[in-house]
This record gives sequence, structure tokens and C-alpha cells, in this order.
Amino acid sequence: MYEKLKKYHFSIVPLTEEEWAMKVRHIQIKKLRKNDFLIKEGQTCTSVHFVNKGSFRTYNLIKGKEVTTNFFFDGSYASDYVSYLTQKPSLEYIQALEDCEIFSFPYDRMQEMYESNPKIQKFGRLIAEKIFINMYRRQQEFLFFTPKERYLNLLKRRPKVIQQIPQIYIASYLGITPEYLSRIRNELKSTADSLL
Amino acid sequence: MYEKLKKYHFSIVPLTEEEWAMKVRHIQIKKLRKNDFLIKEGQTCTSVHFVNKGSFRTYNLIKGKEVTTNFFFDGSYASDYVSYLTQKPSLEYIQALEDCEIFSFPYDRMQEMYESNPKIQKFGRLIAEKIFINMYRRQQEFLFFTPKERYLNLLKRRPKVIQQIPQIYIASYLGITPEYLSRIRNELKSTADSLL
DNA sequence: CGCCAGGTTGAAGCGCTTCAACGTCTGTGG
DNA sequence: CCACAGACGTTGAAGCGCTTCAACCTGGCG
Repeated sequence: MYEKLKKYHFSIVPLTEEEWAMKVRHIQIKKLRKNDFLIKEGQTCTSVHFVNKGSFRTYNLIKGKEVTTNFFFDGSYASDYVSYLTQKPSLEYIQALEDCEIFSFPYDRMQEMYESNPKIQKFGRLIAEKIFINMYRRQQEFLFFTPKERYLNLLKRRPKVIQQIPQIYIASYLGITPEYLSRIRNELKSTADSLL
Repeated sequence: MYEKLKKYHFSIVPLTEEEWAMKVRHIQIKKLRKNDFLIKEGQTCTSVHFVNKGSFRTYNLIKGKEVTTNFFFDGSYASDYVSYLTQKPSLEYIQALEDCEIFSFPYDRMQEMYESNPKIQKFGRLIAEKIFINMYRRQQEFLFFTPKERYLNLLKRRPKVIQQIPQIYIASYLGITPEYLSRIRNELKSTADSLL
């Protein structure tokens, strides 16, 4: 049932079987259909969600336009972590890109677990550090690289995104228009061809 | 001696006086002169640093150019947190903008303290969450706003930066050239004047 | 089959950069 | 005390990177 989650969790902080059983007891299982929302702007993220099946994208509505900020696949967490941590209304939308199954941990239960078990507190610290590092890298992409370089880096580091996600969302994620992404791809294709 | 640090720390997780004394025992005090480096690219950040006096900027050398990524003032931490967490070589430079005094906590001591005292483990989690939230907000600035909007937001949220830091660094921090920042400021001045 | 969302292509335009010249302030040595 | 250097900021003109808008193409799905 919880193999993927257990594998993920134990790779960060191993628990005893009893501790694991205690943590698992608080899980709520939910299923979403394609295009359903895990959270919408204005709602507070009261649980943290592990994606067991399917995939999600997060986006913000800015001046009437959707700006896609991330993609989550099975085997990772998908939440508005800021809304979850601050327990304030979210600024983002999290939408299922296909039919999904998720495991949710309510905020209050997590706080209790942090206090009652130092290993889980440590897990919380390491997860926060991990997502901080991810965000740091994504920020560096924007600060240091051109759109073309960002595209190539994405291709290299998260090929699954390029393969599975509609180009319109990828372009937004890269901070460019779909038209310009199309031109970049075309250009790369030409230079690749000329190498043959 | 450690009033600022204590205030900062206790606002996140209060400790008993004995616990505080234990933590303080590991502090190393350092002084830096203007333009000295707290860390350079290639070095590993083996301590986390609290700024007691002075201020710093962080920058990366990208394609031969300095890209300023942050400013730290007294009363906050100044480190390459990613290098510190991963214990891998840093990609950034941290430079003193004036004469500074810092308190350093070595990585190994911090790890020991995390394990020996759950309150300090919790402190570590909350700090990681806090800097994650800061980075999230900075990222949103870049993804959602124009240079002019970013400048106005900076003016509103961190006026100290606008007041104390040379424009050449501010421009870099905002992701634009100094020339363009100058034009933005000029434009804002004009529209402000027209309101009088 | 026909529709429409997703992707491509072209032309025009804007936002920001680049480069060069000039202005201004501060500190420093003659 | 002034001359001068050098760093920081401003201004103008030209250019490039990316967007915008519109037309067209293609494949999947009702």
C-alpha cells in the first residue's frame, strides 16, 4: 500500500516499524480526476500531500494569466508548502494533470508528531532543507541562465517534464511564451541535424 | 555580548538559560574588514554565521560577471546555506560591505546539538522553513513582476537595501543593468513630481 | 467528419541591454 | 587648498531578445 511513501521516508530518516505504523495511521487517502484541484488560491493548505499515483502542476494567476511554477510526479510531495507552513491562504493552484491518488497528512497531526518523536522532527528539518535546496537551484536557473540554457538544463535534469508535460506549461515554467519555446526547440533541432 | 543573537534565537525557539549557555559555548567570534570575504567560490561553508555588526552581500561569478543575489544586515544569519547543508563547495562569494563582526557555529557542533537537544533540532527545522519561505517570495518576485515592480516592492519591503547599498549592486539583485535601474528611478521621480 | 486545443511560423513592436560620453562626489597626494 | 583620479550614477542612441498577434497546420476526440 505505502511502499513508495515508505521508501521515500526511510531514505531520509529510517524509523522502527512501530514508529512507521504510528505515522501511517494518520494518513488520509484521496483520489482526484484529471483537472481536479488539490488546492486553489485563497484556500489554506491544511495537509501535506504525497503523490502515490499521477502528476500535478502548480500555477499562480497573475494579472489574468496562469504562470506555471512546478510539476510533481508520483513518489514526491505536492503541496503549497508555504501555505502549509504558515497556515495562511495559498496564492497558488495545484491541479491534477491526470487521474491521481494521494496520501495526506493533516497539519495538526504533523505538529504533534514533530513534538512527540525527535526522528520525525528531524525528518521535518531535512525535508525543509531539501525543498530549500531545490528552490535555490531553480532560482539560480532564472538568475544566471538564458531561456535556451534553462530549457537544456531542464531537458538534462528533469527529462520527464519535457516528455510528459504540454509545451504550453513548460514554456510558462521556463518563463517564456509557448511561441518562443517552439522557436528554441526548432533552433536546437537544426543545430542537432547539422551535426549528423 | 550575545543580546542580538539571543533575541533572534529565542523569538524562534526559547531555551532554558543552561541550554543557551551550552549553545553559546560553541560560538567562534570573527571580525572582517570592508571587502573581506566570508566565503569564496570553491570553499565549503563549514560554519553558519550570525551577523552581529555590519552587512554583507552575496554574489556569483557567471560568465565573468558578478550577479548579486542577496544582502545581509546585522541581526540575521549570513551563510551559503546550501554549501553548509550539503557540505559541498560553494558557488558564491560573501563579501563584507563594511567592517563586520560575526558569530560562527561550526557544522559538526550544530549536528551534534541537533541530535542531543530536540529543541535545537526544532530550531533547525524552523530556520530551514523560514529561509525557504524567504526564497519562495524572492522567486515569486522574479516570476510574476516587472523590474519596476520589483524595485517598488524592494523599496517597500526592504528600504534598508535601497538606502544603504550602492545602486550597482541593487540593479544586479533586481536582475537588471545599473543603467536601466537609473531610468526606472528617474521615471518614478517624474511621476511622483507630477503628483505634487 | 468536423472541431478545437496544442504547436508552428512570420512580422511588427517593445523592453531591456550595450556602449560610449558625460556629470558628480569623495578621498588623496602634491 | 586645489588638482586629479577613480568610483558611482545619468543620459542618449543603437541593437537584440523576447513578446504579441495573427494565420496556419496537425492530430486526437466528440
